[in-house]
Amino acid sequence: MKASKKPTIAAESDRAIDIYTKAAEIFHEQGFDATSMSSIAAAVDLTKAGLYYYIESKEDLLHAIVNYAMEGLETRVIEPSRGIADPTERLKSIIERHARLLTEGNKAITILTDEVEALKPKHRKQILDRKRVYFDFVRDTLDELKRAGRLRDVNTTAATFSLFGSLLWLPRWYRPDGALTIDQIIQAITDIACGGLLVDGAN
Amino acid sequence: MKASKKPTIAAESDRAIDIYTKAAEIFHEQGFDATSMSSIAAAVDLTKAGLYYYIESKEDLLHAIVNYAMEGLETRVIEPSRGIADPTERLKSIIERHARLLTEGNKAITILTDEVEALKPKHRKQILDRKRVYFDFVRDTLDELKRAGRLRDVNTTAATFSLFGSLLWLPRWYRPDGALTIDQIIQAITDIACGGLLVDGAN
DNA sequence: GGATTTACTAACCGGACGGTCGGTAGAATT
DNA sequence: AATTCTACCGACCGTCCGGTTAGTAAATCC
Repeated sequence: MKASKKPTIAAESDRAIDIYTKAAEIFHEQGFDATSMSSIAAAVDLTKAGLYYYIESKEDLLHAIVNYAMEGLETRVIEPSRGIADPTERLKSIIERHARLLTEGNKAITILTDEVEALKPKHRKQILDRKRVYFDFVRDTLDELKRAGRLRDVNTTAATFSLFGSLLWLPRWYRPDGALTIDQIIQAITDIACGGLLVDGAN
Repeated sequence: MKASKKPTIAAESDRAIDIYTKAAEIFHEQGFDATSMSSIAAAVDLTKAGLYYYIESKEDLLHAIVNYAMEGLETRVIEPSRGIADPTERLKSIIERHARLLTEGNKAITILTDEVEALKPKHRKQILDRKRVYFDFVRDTLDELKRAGRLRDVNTTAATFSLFGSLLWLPRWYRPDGALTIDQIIQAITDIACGGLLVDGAN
């Protein structure tokens, strides 16, 4: 006896998760629009009709993937960092956790940044709202540092976007078999961000 | 008597440039794959057949746009910055010029980062090679700072990618009518980058 | 052991897509 | 005045796409 009859987004069958994972990979490689449903079906050893047994539509599949990715962001980056009292440590935790999530191989997270415009307006708004919560969380951390006199004289909105840029660019250039380890990269991004944001001797 | 019979990429007719500009806007809004040739044709008051009088294929159109964008990057960011002797000033020039190019309204430059994978392998390689020259130019500047003892102990490859991330993320969030002016943003990105990269008192 | 449900497939559909073709009005050339 | 060239258009083509339908073998339930 497994989960309920009406599967919420978290309680899907193994096969469905398999499909999401594979679809995320292909969307990541080829882009959402350039990917055909038949090719996804073939990648999970189904016919297109068989694939449609599990999903409602192509957009529905994308939505499921993006929701899954958003949940990963929330449980693996936001929630563990929220409890950290010291804002500098909190910031470092966000950077490290987000960087690891972006590079560990699950492609769903990259679709979260690259293919959201392909969602229908209602779904897109849902995701954008949740992203906004994350953005505010990071900016609030910078604001907290500012109030404590530990931040350089820099606009926190621009600084937050700048940091996101550094992080979200990561999956586009990081190669697991490359010269740089993920720990080295996290070190570099953290050093640059903290060095550029914090007043000297505050960290 | 205008240019030659075989128009090089720089010597196109006014109408062709009009088409490239409009197409770049639509590609930017909807993505390359999601954009139909008929919709581009309609946007420039042509039928699809009329549009094909000017271009060879959809990919050819993308290639022309991306080439045009690459030329802008070279003439407006790389070349003016190359002559600057002091590496810190050179770095600041790169950041400011690139940021302005990315936000001044010409959408071709954003297609240069978002739609290169839609090019055919040969064309894609051409563009990637030219991007590589830019990357090396920036990293060489950081290496020069390092040799002069003016750079913190940070990996210059990771630092260059991190900077590119901050810059290339800009067009995704910058709003010309928003609260932050482009000068404020350039200030912030420059401050963070320099503060995070340079040893104190070196700039 | 019959009925129902699960997990599919082969075949198909309407439509949109990139691209082409034959033609043509009008300007420029000879 | 006849010819050629430029800048298009209407109609069309084959292909592929997202999605559907009718059916079915095997497992599950009663």
